[in-house]
Amino acid sequence: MVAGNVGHLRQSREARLGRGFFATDAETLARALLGTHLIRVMEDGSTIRVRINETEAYNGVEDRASHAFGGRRTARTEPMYGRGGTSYVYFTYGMHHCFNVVAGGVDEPAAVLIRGGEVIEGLGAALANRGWTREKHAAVPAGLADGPAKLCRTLAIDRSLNAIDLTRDPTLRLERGDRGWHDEVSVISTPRIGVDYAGEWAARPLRFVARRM
DNA sequence: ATGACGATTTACT
DNA sequence: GTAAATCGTCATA
Repeated sequence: MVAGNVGHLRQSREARLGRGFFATDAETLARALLGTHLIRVMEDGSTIRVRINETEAYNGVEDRASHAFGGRRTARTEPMYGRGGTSYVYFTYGMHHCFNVVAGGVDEPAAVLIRGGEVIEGLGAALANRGWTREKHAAVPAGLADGPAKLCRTLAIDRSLNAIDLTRDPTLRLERGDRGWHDEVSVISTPRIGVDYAGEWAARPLRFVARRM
């Protein structure tokens, strides 16, 4: 097989999500990210794969729950103004990190908060990141990554991974999920969690959860 | 310089 | 059900 064909095959089989996937509005991206895989490659080479099953959409300027509400542009929110596919990791409550995927294009602040997922590969490394052991927890522990901060801890995501290009970075990437997975779940939408301060926007159904049927 | 608060989690009454 | 933990960020001065 010649090199040119290898490249073509690789491209057709490429699982990693490219720029175009993220070039849309936050709500569309939030739905599209359900079932995709978030893959973390640790410094020691161990790999953890999580299937995303809960997301929230944050629109930019108009969305009162968004960090970019009113066009607020600070050192913290800067990644939201970047290209779609950029990461936005922020620190909150003095102890937790949350991971977002930036949607849309440059200077269009919008992002999707990854609120939860299921570890489907690298359970040992995932448990280690949480300080859990197989002895003290079930073999396939629920509750490992069912929350935005828990997911970050499970994948060892902190601000060193802020503002990276998720379409290129070697340590954190997104891949399309398995065909068929969507046939096994139903997606519900609810108001977003923890944004009661956001007035009219607090009630909008911008949280998406995929549950097995 | 200061104060209020948070896109959360965990433990406890 | 309620509360504590814990500190970076942002608005105000």
